[in-house]
Amino acid sequence: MMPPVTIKDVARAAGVSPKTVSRVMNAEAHVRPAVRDHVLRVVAELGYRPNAYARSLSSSRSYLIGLFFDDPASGYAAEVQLGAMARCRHHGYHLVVERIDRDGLEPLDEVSRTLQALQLAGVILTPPICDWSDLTDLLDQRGIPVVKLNSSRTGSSAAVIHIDDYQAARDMTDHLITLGHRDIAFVQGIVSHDAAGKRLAGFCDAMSCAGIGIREAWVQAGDFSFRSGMAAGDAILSTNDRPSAVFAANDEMALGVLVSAARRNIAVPGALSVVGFDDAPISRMAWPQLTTIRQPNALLASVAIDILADPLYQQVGDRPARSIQVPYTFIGRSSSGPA
Amino acid sequence: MMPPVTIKDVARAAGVSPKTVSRVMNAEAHVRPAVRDHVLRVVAELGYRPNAYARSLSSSRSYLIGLFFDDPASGYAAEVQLGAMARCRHHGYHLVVERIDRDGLEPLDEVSRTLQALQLAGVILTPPICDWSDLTDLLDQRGIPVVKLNSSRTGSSAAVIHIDDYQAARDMTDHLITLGHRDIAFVQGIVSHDAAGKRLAGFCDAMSCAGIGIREAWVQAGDFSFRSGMAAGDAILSTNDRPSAVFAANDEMALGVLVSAARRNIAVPGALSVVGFDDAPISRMAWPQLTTIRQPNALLASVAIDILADPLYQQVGDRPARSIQVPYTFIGRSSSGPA
DNA sequence: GCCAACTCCGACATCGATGTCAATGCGAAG
DNA sequence: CTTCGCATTGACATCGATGTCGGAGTTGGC
Repeated sequence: MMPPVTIKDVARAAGVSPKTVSRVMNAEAHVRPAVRDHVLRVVAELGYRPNAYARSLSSSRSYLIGLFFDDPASGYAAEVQLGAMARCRHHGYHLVVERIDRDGLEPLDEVSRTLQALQLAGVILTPPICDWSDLTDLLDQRGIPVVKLNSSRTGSSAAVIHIDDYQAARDMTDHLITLGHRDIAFVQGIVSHDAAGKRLAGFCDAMSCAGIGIREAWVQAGDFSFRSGMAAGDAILSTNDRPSAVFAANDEMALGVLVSAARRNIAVPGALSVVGFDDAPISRMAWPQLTTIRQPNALLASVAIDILADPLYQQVGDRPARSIQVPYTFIGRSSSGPA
Repeated sequence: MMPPVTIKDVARAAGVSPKTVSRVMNAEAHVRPAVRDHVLRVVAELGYRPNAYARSLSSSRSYLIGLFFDDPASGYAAEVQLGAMARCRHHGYHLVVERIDRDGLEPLDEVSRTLQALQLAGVILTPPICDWSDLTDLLDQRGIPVVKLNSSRTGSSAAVIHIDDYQAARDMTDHLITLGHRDIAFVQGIVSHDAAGKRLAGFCDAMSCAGIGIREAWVQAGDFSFRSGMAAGDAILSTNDRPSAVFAANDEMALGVLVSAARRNIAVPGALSVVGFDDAPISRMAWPQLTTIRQPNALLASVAIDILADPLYQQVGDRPARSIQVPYTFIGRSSSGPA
């Protein structure tokens, strides 16, 4: 229970002024290398770490980055968190996780209060709330740097980081077509999500490019949840006139289709190929394991942190509306096979 | 981009001193009801929210609670987070999530720095790191209130919140026995975890109480991961002389067993019953859905927050070594059936 | 040899709240 | 009517850092 080491302690021990220690800690120019090294040595010796509150108070910067979710229970959220945390540590930031329940009681007020209390250095928005304009407007108005993940809609001054959902969906569809499938069903995500729309478009275009028609009954609505995937599977697989492959817009729904097939004793991939999207952890816990598209969520998140932690980016007005695309990977596993 | 409302603004607008506003905000005694009401009205009008940094700096209290994980990617972590966040909001706290990688580079140093920088009001520890004594010692030494989830090992001054893992495992085993199973295998978790040990003990005792012997080859090691569950399943199910039921110490491993069975075309629950523990989201995404024990993780977490946010609990030395048990629920689904 | 410009460093004010303590006012007790 | 005690309030210092600014020492160009 020793009292924490303050900047004064370091200054005294090093024989310099607190301000100089501050300069060293912030890697400012105009400090002689000899002094810098000496101070750094003392800092290490004493295990000094600047108090984030004092720092924030005086500099009106913040060392906290907000990670806002709608549904923190998905595997997606966990991946994003992991990537963000690792990178935060690297930059000396910390992650504050908040759930934004759009249907809750005055969610914007809650956000507003959080912002005022914490003065976050930046905020990472994940789907679906990254496309909620009331929220992004609020953030903009407060001048808080924002990075949106998995959405390519720029709109506000936020940066966006995403994969090429359209092309990835085309690749996946082509994979099925190459395997000989022509009767392919698609389970949509929430189409108002930017990524979901692109995945659907990719599927449609791949089909038309191959000269294959799309049966309307085989394009089922879904909301990215397991349940909706199962419902879609039930709708698609209930008649004898069924497709030979199903492409679900994410892995959880693909799992739902898998279960729906299992109930009907439809062998996968023998009688039906099922593919997903995301490479969520559960895609490997299914039987058979899912063919899917690996979306490097942790990477997306760490890039987001890099952007937010960049002092240049924190300057008001000075925010180029960046749009960053990171590569995806096709992961072939055993849930897809020849038609 | 308006400048934030400060306590001075409120004071000026209400015609009182900042200190009085502070008193109102902190619900201190000795403020006339009329003044209190008036100030509160002004606060609401201006949408004032005290700056957490300034508050923390001057009071050397903190409005941040740390949530420390080893593996934030599990469904378990997500549930805990959700419960903790909801309750934090209620108390006006915020959650800082940190990953503690025990095998990383100087993890304790990292924690140390975080503590010094953020002066957390309290920390929630989840398995497995809640049983890492180097970490709890560090926290103790710093005088930071700690609550451990899902561990009943008190040891330090931390409070512990958990379900009765032992009894729950007995219940589950009895469920299988009642169904007529006598050849029951068990897949262990990491036995050094408190809960894992209790679950094993519960299984063993239920078996002996029923007068059933335990075959050593049918008690397989595992580490709570899907892979280890699959490996255990392979070991247990590879011969013809196999059990009629498998009880895995968590749902992920149960899923592994399920996949192992599916590969061998062993029908579940027809030829083999498989049960899990935790009621993780994935337990419903399997086919068949898992019979399991519901562990109310979100509830555990919110109780933890209640404890940490309690001003009384934050006083040094004044920490009764509380141990709180919350109820669990047996969830019968379709993965278990008569022998 | 002089002045400008620049480097390096510290004194001091400041961020927005709370802790301390003293001043005020009021009612009750003597 | 005085006095004591308590409820109520505000002035001021303080938390631990950084922003501002100015001073001392160095360099360099003419």
